Amino acid sequence: MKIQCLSRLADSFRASRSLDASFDIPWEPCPAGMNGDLTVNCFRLAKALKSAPDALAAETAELLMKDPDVVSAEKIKAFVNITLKPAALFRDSVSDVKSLLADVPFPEGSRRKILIEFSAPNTNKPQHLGHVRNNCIGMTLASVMARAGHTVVPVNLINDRGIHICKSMLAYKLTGNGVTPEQAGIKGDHYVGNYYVKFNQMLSDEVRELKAAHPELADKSSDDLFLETELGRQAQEMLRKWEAGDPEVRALWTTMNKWVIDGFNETYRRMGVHFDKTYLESQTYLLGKDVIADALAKGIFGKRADGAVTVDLGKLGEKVLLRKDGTSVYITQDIGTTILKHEEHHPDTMVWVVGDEQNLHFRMLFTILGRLGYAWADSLYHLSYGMVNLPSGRMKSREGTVVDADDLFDEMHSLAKAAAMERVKEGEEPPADLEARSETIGMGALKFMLLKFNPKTTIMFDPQASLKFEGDTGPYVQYVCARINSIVRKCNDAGIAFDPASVDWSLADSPEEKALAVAALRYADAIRSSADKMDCSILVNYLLDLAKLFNRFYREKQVLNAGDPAVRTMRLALCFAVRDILADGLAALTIGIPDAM
RNA sequence: GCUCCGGUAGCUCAGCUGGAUAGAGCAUCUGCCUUCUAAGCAGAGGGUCGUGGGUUCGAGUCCCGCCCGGAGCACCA
Repeated sequence: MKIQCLSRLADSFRASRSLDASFDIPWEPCPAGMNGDLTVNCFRLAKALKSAPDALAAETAELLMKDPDVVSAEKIKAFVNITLKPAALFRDSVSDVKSLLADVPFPEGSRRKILIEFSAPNTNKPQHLGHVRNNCIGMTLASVMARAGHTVVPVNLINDRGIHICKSMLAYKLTGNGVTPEQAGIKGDHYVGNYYVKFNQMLSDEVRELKAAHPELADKSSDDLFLETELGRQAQEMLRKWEAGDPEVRALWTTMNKWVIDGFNETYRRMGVHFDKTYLESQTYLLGKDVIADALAKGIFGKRADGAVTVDLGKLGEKVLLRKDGTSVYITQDIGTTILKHEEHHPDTMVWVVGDEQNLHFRMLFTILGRLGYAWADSLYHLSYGMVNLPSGRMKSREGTVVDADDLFDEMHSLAKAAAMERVKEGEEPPADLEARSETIGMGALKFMLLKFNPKTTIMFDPQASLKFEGDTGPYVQYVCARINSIVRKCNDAGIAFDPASVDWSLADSPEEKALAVAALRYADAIRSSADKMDCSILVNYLLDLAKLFNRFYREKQVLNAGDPAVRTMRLALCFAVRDILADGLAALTIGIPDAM
């Protein structure tokens, strides 16, 4: 949507200074306490026009004053505060929400095909709060980018092989007695995770015995002594057999991985996570070796004296790409998988949602792909996000302080349910949709809380403080929608007809009403900026802003009880517009809306 | 030691490519439910923006030094 008076202003500047067609007037909402609807910051404008800010502000104010849409244009220093006629402001904003929402995506020329990888769990334990943040950032970014007009391909890469997988397999083989998760009544990923914990317990027991028998090993760590233990050797042997395709090991692996992945799928379903494609490391871990061998032959990489293939990455250091025995390392797999993903999808860019502890890894990966001659290496992006800490510090699985994803979802659900029950009055029945409503609110609160922060910040999760439904939260925004839904219900019950064609926006002259129209104008930018900067907290904060402005309006102005039917119609239209924008934004964040709260 | 990220109100965090009096939520205190849902609204207190310099009309924002915290610096993933 264009603000017509600013378009005319831009035309005028274009004509007087022969600027090209892309020139636009940057505007911002007029700050609280100032008199006006919009503000043009002429310090900023001055840079684009290479003029003196003060004179430019005077010129801007003068031009705007003559505009038919403008009530007043007040110059203060180099700022011009503009007050618009309500009819003009609303005409340019929410009078046509459908087209306001339709105009959200980027123009066709700047739409891209984006492959985004996130989640990437290991199949040896259930997901925890860290994964929840990753999933939220990944799926929401995918969704917001799609809303911004891009073609998005969300993919997962499940780490389903390796020594850590063998650990839970071995513990199960030794102590599981063939019991299935179903028989045990435990969700598959938790069930397998229990055996991973069990393995570590058994291993530390064995290490303790080993140290007792050999005091000279006292200062060695559990990892150092891994292959000195019977369990460690057996796990190693199991990995060797897995790689050799041993039928018995493969059968157990297939069975246990299915348990875990079934469990993950339940967790994903509850979060609303969806992937277009799931890669399995067991099918991709050998990729990359050929590429390295080719590059070695071409002299792009070198061979060290001991036979390992390495590359010197300058400031980033030297990196081994193939061990001296010819086996691949982590980055080798990633090189191969990245090339595979590119060949399969031909995206314009690829994004990895991975924790900031892997910053160096990705810098190396991208540099190596560039050395290999892939022109698209420049388009790769590591969306690095910060860890989630607890008040007690880092989550540590060894100390049992990890916050389990499924438990957390249950807790959010029951907190939301308790909050809903609190507002059921004596003698009243609880709402029929109590469970569904609690889920929508609980999960909404959780996602919103995790998305409120800029991805790269390390965040603190304090269950006492974080699991709230008041203040800057998802339910705050949901509540506005519920309030509007309630007005709509009452409107229908009372048989009040609403004709969108007969809205008279000139009646919307209060600051509360106009502020909503101004905020609505910023929606497209909130979506686009979130997509561009790959930071959904921009959208989250925008929705909070809009919701806040609505609550202020709601307190000050009556809708159904407005005396004048014309005013009522206008305010109803405004409510619908706000709800449509909030619903669109929450949907982009993969957050649902309850009918009532 | 080297590299990267962070240090803004008691706490958790916003502050766009430098711009009008540094913002929000929580917590504390004060008002507001016989008017469309109080998961709400209004108001109060609370800040030498880690620190010392510099750049300029103007610095929380840019540059340099220092202090503090985190992560990384594997032939682990």
